[in-house]
Amino acid sequence: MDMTVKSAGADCRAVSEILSRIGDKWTIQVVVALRPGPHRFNEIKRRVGGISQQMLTRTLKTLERDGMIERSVRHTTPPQVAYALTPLGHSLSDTAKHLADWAAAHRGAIADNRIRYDNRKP
Amino acid sequence: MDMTVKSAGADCRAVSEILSRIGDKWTIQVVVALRPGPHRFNEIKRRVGGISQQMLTRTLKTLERDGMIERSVRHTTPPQVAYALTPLGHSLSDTAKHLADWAAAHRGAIADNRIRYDNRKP
DNA sequence: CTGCATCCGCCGCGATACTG
DNA sequence: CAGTATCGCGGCGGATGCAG
Repeated sequence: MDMTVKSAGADCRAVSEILSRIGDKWTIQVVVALRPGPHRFNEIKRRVGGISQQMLTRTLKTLERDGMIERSVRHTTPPQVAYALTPLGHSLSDTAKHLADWAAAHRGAIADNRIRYDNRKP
Repeated sequence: MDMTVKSAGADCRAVSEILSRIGDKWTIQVVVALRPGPHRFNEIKRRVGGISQQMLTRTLKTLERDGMIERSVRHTTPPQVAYALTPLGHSLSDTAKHLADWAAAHRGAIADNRIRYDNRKP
């Protein structure tokens, strides 16, 4: 089927809606970090380099709210909290994988284009 | 091959790098708007609802710099400028299509999760 | 260890007015 | 019609301190 015209508007809105959710600085990185399996708070913090505690807390909470990850608490002292991807979260990480593959494949070309453009218009 | 562990870090960086480029408010919407074929400035502005001239100008310029779109000028009065996706731009729009499909497929589930979460923690 | 509250700088984005 | 220049705001995200 040809989606080039008819659904362009709908696609447009859907993509922009999703990008506004997952397009922030950390969401995708946290999801990717959780792909191998469940992790605890500071493990995630280590796997995702450069994120602050607060941003990790916010990101995890938003992901939990959207049903992307599941939070499980062990009431020990000190308490242990583990986070795991839900099926929905895994499907997102698969989609992210497509993005990653595209990025890896074309990153070099983009960099080259940029250099040529800047050299042409100084 | 199994990418779940080994390339998690590399994927992470690649995705975040790309998201910082295309994850803004308008880039993807402009690319999607150009899928059917070349369009002129104000045509794009109409197809992408709610974008200001300045943001459209900026977005187009960045996309051109990255080699995603091509700008062709007809020196008439008034001048006519058309924008078209390059092969690289089309490949991006295909990737965006995956995102759009994922969004359409799971948007309802996410909305439901969110409502349930908010009802549990008032 | 895990998580929340507060303060604050930066910049993405919109509105507006002005050129060719 | 197709841009450019300037201003201002809102919110993301970083640093720090406090709590359970």
